[in-house]
Parts: sequence; structure tokens; C-alpha cells
Amino acid sequence: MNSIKQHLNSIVGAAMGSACQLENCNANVITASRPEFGDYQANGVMAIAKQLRQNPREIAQQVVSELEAQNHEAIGKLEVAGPGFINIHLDDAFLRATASEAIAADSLLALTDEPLKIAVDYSSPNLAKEMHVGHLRGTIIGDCLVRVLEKLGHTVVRQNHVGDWGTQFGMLITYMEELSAAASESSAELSGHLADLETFYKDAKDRFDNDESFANASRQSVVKLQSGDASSIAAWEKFIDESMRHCEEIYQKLGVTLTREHLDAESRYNEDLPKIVADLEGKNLLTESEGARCVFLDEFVGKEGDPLPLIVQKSDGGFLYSTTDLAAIRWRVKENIDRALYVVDARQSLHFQQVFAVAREAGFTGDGIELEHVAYGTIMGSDGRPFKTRSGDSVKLVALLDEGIRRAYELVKEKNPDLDDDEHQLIASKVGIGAVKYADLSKNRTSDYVFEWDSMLSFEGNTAPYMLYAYARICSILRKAGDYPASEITELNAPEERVLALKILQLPETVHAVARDCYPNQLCNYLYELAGLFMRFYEACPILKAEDSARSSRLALATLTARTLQQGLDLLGIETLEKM
RNA sequence: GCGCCCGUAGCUCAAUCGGAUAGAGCACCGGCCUUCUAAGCCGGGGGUUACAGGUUCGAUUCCUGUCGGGCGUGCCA
Repeated sequence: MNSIKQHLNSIVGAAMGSACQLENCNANVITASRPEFGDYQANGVMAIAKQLRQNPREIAQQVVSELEAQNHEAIGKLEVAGPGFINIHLDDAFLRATASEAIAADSLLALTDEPLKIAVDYSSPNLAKEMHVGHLRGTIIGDCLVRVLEKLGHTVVRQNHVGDWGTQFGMLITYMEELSAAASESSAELSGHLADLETFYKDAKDRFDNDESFANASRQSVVKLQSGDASSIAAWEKFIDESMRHCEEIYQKLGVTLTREHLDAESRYNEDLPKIVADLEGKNLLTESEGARCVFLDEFVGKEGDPLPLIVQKSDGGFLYSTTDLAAIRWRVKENIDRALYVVDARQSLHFQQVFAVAREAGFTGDGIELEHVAYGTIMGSDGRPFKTRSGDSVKLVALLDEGIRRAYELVKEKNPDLDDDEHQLIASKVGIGAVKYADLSKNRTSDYVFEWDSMLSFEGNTAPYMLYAYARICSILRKAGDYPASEITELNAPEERVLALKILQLPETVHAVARDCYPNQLCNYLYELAGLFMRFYEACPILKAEDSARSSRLALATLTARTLQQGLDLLGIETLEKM
């Protein structure tokens, strides 16, 4: 299905064009700000009138006459209001027909006219350590965007840019080898040690800091690893494999679509890195400064007005994240990627500005791959500081998710004591995980937000449970309805019915906006409104007890609501429940 | 010092890239279950959108300044 807003935009825009003798008029159609203004409103006339120095109301009236003459089936009534708004009331028969079509079709969403190849770089944990809250937003938001883009028919390349290379791995491998040598441990026992990566890392770091011979061995290990020494590589692979297993466990628990095949490990670019530096040099972009090899661009200024470099090679010869990022851009261009999204913490925005600018300057961007830093804010504790444990450590993601499930379990048991424990467990895991994800996705991506168990699990307001509950209620009705012939929406007489049907038909415009702007909270807002409208419909309009045609029409409307909720939540990465 | 982001109800958050009377939830007060799941619905109070200017038909949104906060600012990722 196409978006109604898009449709109105194009017909109103065309009418404006012919009324004003202009091409490409932007009708600027939005959903009406108040119910008495109709369903949609076109705001574009005022801007055009200003440009032409004409009376906006007169132009609006001309546009309305033009549209009325064209007799569009979607439009029921038009009126000029205020300084030059055009209020649009949709035609009821059109709404009924469109909603009925949506039931017949499998999905409310049509594929995009312009399918692109889009790379989404997200999650990106460092395999030396365990995943923590710092990875939550990127993982969740990235996964939502990936789902949305794929649903619209884009080809999506997920890239999990894990950190699997660098000096710290020398230390970890050395520690790992030391442990296995000391106890001649089997690999199973070794896994036991690695099960708590955080402690493992700390212990290794302790050895590194306090034992000179261990530190030396670690440094040598790095050199051996980088020169391709077989046994070092084998140890490294073992470590990476084990660490990756931890990530997968979390992805699974979180219901995220990432798997091993989406790995875009930084080690993959190892061989490209010297070439990147050489190419920059060849383009006269490279400057040696304080022993490091840098690219200076005029637009970047540091402290005291000094030029600010993007360092691509350290004075010790090592490469950096920036070098890998440049290599990745090149790879994407070679793969004909049209758009690359970097779902990464907002604190790295300067880094990306620099990398993107250098890539363009060096001609690495081909015919203009679109590079976007999809920045997100920090998760804060209730004290307004970045979210940490009481002792000041970063909160492990496993622990966080388990706590969500545990808290949900207590609530589910209390609310619905009749269900058996298996059901409690299942509901708790979906509700707990859904609550955590939804709490994140429903906030404006770019701002910091406060992590609060109580509000995300209080099951009230704009939360996952509220929507899951709405869905479960519908399922319950449909179960009780048994066999019913509901395939058409034949009446939208009650205002609650009409408003609900219209909201359902607005899913496409919402999803397209998310695909364009990468703000998942737009979808959350939409679903919250949808669920709220259903709740009101539910209170106001009996379904099972209604008379024949009303019953079947309302069952159809309920079915369509359920599907829309299910589809919307699925795009967020949240699983629905038929009972709760 | 410079750069980026932010400041909306007591609290947590919205506001469809400039639209009409700034919306929800929590908390507070009051109603609704012999009727489809009350994890729900309805009503009430609560705002000079940090402050001061400017741009225009119209500003939470854009510009300037002030105050307050966060982040970043050359060998981490």
C-alpha cells in the first residue's frame, strides 16, 4: 500500500502547481494537528504565496476548486482555514475500501520504488571484553533500522565491526597460554575461565601491569601475531571464537538479527591499511607530525587554533580505527553500496566528520556513497551520570537483560497467577526484553536518556507491555470469535472506528519516515497512538456482541489492528504474545 | 580557548525538518469491572518551552547574545 500522505502531497502539489504556474510545488501535507481540522492539512500554500507576494487564502481557494473539479476518490471534503491552510477530510468510502484492501493484502507496506544497497554498521563490540550497556543502543537501534530498510525492499548489508585486533590481544593470548600451560587445561576448562571475560581481562591486565616478563611476552606476542605466526594466530582465533560465542548469546537473548556471517572484523582490513596510507601519501594528503602520519584538513581546528589531524598511522607504525574506517569505506564503494549508516555513539561525531571528509578528499567515496553517522546518546543512571553499577563498573549486558526478565517474571506472576510456570517464563522473557528494547527505541535517538526499571516495567504509558497487552486483548477476542467471515470493513460509523482505521492506514508513512531519518521513536510514537486508539475502540464499541454486519466489520478492524501492531513491533525487533 | 549536542509540567519523555489552542505517562484528585483480559478506559488540576532580543502571517523549532549542563578537542576505539 502506498502512503496516503504521499498521495495527497502529490495531488495537492500538482493542483498548487497549476494554480500558481509553478513546477514542483511542495504541498507540505501533514496529519491534521487537531481533529476538527480534518484528517490531513496542507501547509504549503502559505510559503508559495509569500514567494509570489499573493494572498494565500485566495491561492488556497483556487487549489481547493481545482482539486474538487478533479474529484479524487480519497478526498471527501476540503476547506480553506486560517491564514491559508487547506484542511483535508478523507472520504469514508475510500477509508473503508482501503482498509478492506489492506486486509486482503498480506502486508500494509509496499516496497520502495528506489531500492538501494545499504550498509548498516552497528553493535561493534570489542572482543577483548564482555558486552556492556554501552553496546545496547547501537545494537538495538541498528537492528531496528536494518529490519525497516529490509522490509521496504532495500538490500541491507549488516556489518558488525567487531574489535578483534590490537595490542590488548597480545596480552590476552599470553595470559591464555599461561593458564593452559600451568594447569595443562583442557579446552573445556579454558572456556570456563573465558566465561567471565571481564574478570579474565582484568586478571590479564593485572599480570601485564605487575610482571615485567609477562608484559614483555605480551608485546612479543603482538609482534608474532601481526607477523602471522601460526601458533599465535591459532591462539588468537581460539580466543576470538570464544568471545564471539558470548556475543551471539546476547544477540539471541536480545532477539537481534546479527549472526557470525555479519562479522566485519577489523582484522579483515589488515592488509589494506598500509595501502590506505600509501594512497593518501600519493594524493599529497599525508603529513608527518611528531612522528605520526596524519591528514590535515583546513576545516578541522583543535586547541588554540592549531590544525587538527586525523592520524592514520601512529609513530610506532601501528594503525588506528580511522585507518580501518577509511578501508571500510573503500570496500563499500567497491561493493556498490549506495548508503552507509554508522550507528555509533554521538561522542564519536568528530571522528566521523573527519573520516568522511578525508575519504571524500582522497576520492575514496566513488560517485558519492552517502555516509551518515546515525548518532545516539548515552544511557544515564538515575543520578544523571552515565549508567554504571554501584561499584562504578560498566553494567554487563547479560546481567542487565537477565534482570529485566527477572523483574518481568515477578510482575507476570502477580498479574496472572492462573497461568502455569512455563507460560510465566515465556511471557516474562518477551516482556522483559521487549521492555528494555522499547524503552530505548522510544526515546529520541540523539539525546541521552535515564535508564529506569520502574517506568519501563510499570506497564503503563508508552511502553512495550502496553502494546503487547493491546495485541493480546485482540487475540483473545479473535479466539472467542471462532470462525468468522470478517474480511471487509463495511462501517466506520463510530468515531472510534474511523479514527482507528485511519491510524492503521498511516503505518506506511511512518515506516518510510523511519527509513529516511533513522529515528525509531517515530515508529514507537505511532504504535503507542495506535494501541491507544484501539483501547478506546475496545471500550466504546462491543465487537463480539454487535449485530451481524457491525460484528463482522469490527472483527475485521480488530484483525487489521492486530496485524499492524504485530508488524510494527516486529520492525522494532519486539515479539508479540497471544496471551499475557 | 574552540567545536558539537542539549535545556519543554514536580519526575520520565513527545511535538510529523516553521503551522492553528505545546501533548503523553508517572505522581496527585475523582469516576468506570454480574458485559470481549482493569497490565485497561473516562474526567480534573499542573507550562512565560532556561533567559533576552531578532527574522514573519505564524517560532519549542531558524538567527544573535547571556546563563546553565553534557560531550569532544593528535598517536584509545
